[in-house]
Amino acid sequence: MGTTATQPSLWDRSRQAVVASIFDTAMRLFAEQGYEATTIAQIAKEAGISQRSLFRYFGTKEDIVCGEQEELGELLRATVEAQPAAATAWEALRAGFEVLMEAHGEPGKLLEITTLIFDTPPLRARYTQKRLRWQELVQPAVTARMPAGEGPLPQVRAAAVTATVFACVDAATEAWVRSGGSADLATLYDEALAAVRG
Amino acid sequence: MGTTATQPSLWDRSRQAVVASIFDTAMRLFAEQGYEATTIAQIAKEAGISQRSLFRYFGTKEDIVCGEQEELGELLRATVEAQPAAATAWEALRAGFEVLMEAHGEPGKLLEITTLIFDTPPLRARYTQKRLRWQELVQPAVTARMPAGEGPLPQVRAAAVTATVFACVDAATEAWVRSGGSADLATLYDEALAAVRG
DNA sequence: TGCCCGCTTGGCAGTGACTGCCAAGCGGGC
DNA sequence: GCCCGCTTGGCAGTCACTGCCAAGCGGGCA
Repeated sequence: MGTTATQPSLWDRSRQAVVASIFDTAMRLFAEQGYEATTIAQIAKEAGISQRSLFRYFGTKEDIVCGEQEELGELLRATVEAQPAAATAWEALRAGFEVLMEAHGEPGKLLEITTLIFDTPPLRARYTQKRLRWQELVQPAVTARMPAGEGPLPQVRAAAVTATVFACVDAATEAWVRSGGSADLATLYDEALAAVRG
Repeated sequence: MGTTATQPSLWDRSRQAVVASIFDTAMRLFAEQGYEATTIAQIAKEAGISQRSLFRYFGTKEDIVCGEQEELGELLRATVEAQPAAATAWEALRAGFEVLMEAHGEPGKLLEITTLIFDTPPLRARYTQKRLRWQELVQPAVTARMPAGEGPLPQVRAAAVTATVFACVDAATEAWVRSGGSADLATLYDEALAAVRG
């Protein structure tokens, strides 16, 4: 639970193996038949596990795809808060996203997941919902970096800046997915933010 | 279907009456017991209609709350496109939202709906999903108002501007809801956008 | 007036995601 | 070899949602 990286116990690793096995099976089936057409029963059977246990690893069908966002949120928060005090809110958030982009394993797999999410409305809705959680997580750090406001408005200002950065990340990610992964995400993000703040 | 306002036929109005009756029943029950604890069966029974018919009026439980967004999207698109050519993308979008704010009936009812949406994660996810549809609708009009770009990037720039405006509307709306409706939405929006573009 | 046609409605049975409950297995400590 | 805790699997149930079909209702037309 804490920030200290408790090294993975044997138990953790076997759990991770099961999770990975379910995930791979599911992604294969999603690619073959589409997300909606694939049932939990089928994933469970092909992964050699009971339906009941599958739900113990992934609370929902959507979480099989969007699940790892949970941990990443904590990494984002920590990174943003660790930025030097001189950094503006914009710079701190950008640094956070740079770390996130490097935190993913193979970029190929990330592209596959992201494409699936952006092409499947319910998945995208879930994804957005989780990103909203991220916004709440970084909000304090962003508020602390805002120029001191006058009224009860600094809250709104901080929320607006945070939401804008996420919106630009979203726009950049969408363009990245539509380019089939050939474009550079960081460049797209900078372009997006420039269009907004220019 | 067209833009011409075909005046409501008798049939339309009886349909509207049923819709309103279901909606009112549902909102009352949601307020009394919460959204998740209220079942479709209960809403149908109290509204004096069969479950099957309820689903013919509202495709999903979420749409009972988020349903009217569908038509409003068209209004938004038309308004943005109708802005003078000299208006910037920012101004055109702002004008669109001003019209939307006036399009709602009683502000009290709007506050009730919006509060429910913002307090209920699945509803907010659905709401965001529909707003994404709005973004797609206005995208062409926004692209047309962007300063001519160099590469394949004007798409990203337009998407970023659009997404940012929606993000600011969201931040403003959230603050408005949290204030219990006492704050002024337009003022909050201007404050939010100023924080971003300042 | 009586019939017919189209549309709306309601019931029914089914699917698919998800949950609670309980019994069986399995591993490690003693 | 035994016991204890945790994980697993199966079962039955709930809830949102869908397709199908049969019944009702209203309006047009002879």
